Amino acid sequence: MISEAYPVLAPQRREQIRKVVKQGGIARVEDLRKNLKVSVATIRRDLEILEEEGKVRRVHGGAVSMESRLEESVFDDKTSLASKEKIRIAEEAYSMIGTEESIFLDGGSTTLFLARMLTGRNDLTVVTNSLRAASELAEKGPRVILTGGELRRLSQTMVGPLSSAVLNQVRVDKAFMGTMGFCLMNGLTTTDPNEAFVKSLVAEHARQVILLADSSKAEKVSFARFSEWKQIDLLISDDGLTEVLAKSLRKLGLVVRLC
Amino acid sequence: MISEAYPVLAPQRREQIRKVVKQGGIARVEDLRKNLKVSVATIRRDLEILEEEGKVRRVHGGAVSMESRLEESVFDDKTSLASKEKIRIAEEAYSMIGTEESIFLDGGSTTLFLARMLTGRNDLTVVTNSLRAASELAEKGPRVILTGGELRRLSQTMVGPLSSAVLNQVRVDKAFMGTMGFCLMNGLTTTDPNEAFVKSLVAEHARQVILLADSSKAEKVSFARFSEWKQIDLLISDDGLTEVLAKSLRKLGLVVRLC
DNA sequence: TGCTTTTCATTCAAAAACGATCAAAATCAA
DNA sequence: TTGATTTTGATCGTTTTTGAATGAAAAGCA
Repeated sequence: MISEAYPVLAPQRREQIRKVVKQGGIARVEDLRKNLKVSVATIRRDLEILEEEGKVRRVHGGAVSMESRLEESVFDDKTSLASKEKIRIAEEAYSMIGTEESIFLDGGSTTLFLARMLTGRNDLTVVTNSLRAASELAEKGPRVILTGGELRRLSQTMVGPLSSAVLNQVRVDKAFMGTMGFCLMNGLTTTDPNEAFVKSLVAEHARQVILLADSSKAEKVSFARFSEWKQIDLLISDDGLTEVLAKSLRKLGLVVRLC
Repeated sequence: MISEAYPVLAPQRREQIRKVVKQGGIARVEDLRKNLKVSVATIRRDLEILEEEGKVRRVHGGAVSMESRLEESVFDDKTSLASKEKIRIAEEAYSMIGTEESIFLDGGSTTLFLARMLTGRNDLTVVTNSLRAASELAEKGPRVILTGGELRRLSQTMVGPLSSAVLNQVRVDKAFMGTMGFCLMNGLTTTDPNEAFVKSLVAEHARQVILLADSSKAEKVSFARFSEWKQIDLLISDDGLTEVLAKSLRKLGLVVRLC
């Protein structure tokens, strides 16, 4: 083995520094010095270079990362409340995807988990209006087609009339949709009308529409309605969903899967 | 091992060096000397040759592989190589943006720096086909409109015919374009035809087309041509650009700014 | 506010790495 | 074999990188 304390090449070291800073969002000069076993002067010089390259911004005592942290906000989601259910729902959804299919991925955290599971599949074509889903698949995985449109910051999705231009030109086998709320009376609703517009359009261009919604969304009604129940073919939810509601939905012709 | 007694032929040795560098992404001259049992002078000469062949890039103390994993290294090299010039160019470009303007941001590292500078501007509308530029502006900043289209992983941009759907519905005041290469004879060229398609379309939908290209791009010719000089209104480059070329471009009617 | 501690930028000298050059060694062609 | 050509290793002056030292600036604290 050559694992002895090897001197490290400067570019290599700077790459390490960059990663450490990006990881924690911030890093102290003193900590970097200890980890990399070089003098503070060298660390400072490296940070100076990394700052010129736009990768970090120096602050008194260390440096903060300037690199986009979209991916990490995903990690934040992972620790959120209903994440276990969401992951199970995403796994169930994944099992329904056949080979060489084209699918649509909606915005929302559940579909984001699904997106992450697709990184190994390069037989698929994924259409999405979610910037986060696209980022998950940015490195490798399926063919990715983005809908385009105006960026809605709150959900990190592309919405509005402009999105229809691309959507009108594609058809997908399965559309995996999220929702802010669903109930028997009012159907599916979300907060933003522009977002609803896209969802509604997607439902029209999919052979099969699959709703991914954990039970916390049940009986919730939001502002903009984007779909009636008859447009939905399948609902995947968790066993927190009441039997009454599940039975009613099945009566409407839906397939309901609880996991 | 028996190989140590045998002197190794030079091309064979260089192939070994290439592999070692590729393997670790980076290698030190001293390590290579020990492993191959030749003098540092020889290693240096070999690295020089490998650099000319484009296989490695030399750095103080060793060399880094240029043929390593697709995405990351390519983009990192791009962002670090001539970053000072690129930041200056981006700053110059920023100074040209008026209030409440709509602009297009192309893919590429220089425009990425420009995107970063726009995070404080919420009076603007930014149209872009670059996923990275959009990510920079994902949290706050201007109104962002993404073109949509198929994701090209190497450049992290949305390209191809689908992009035209959105682009045809918008007009921008200024389009900030990057390029892989530019020269007097062949105009502006880039590697991917689908990417060229988008660039070309953008140029048609902009009141003013501004090319951001550091001097390392000069006299380079890539595969797919996307624009002739008469479509470009302004070139922002660095003072590495030869006076001869600048003069010739000015004769063509371009405004050339070197910084 | 004034004082202490930490962090920073600058300077300097030592060490490492570099490029250029040249002579020795190896290879090749006859 | 001999002579020409290429490759290699050693040397030397130059450049780059590094770590330590110093005073200035910033942050913490009473």
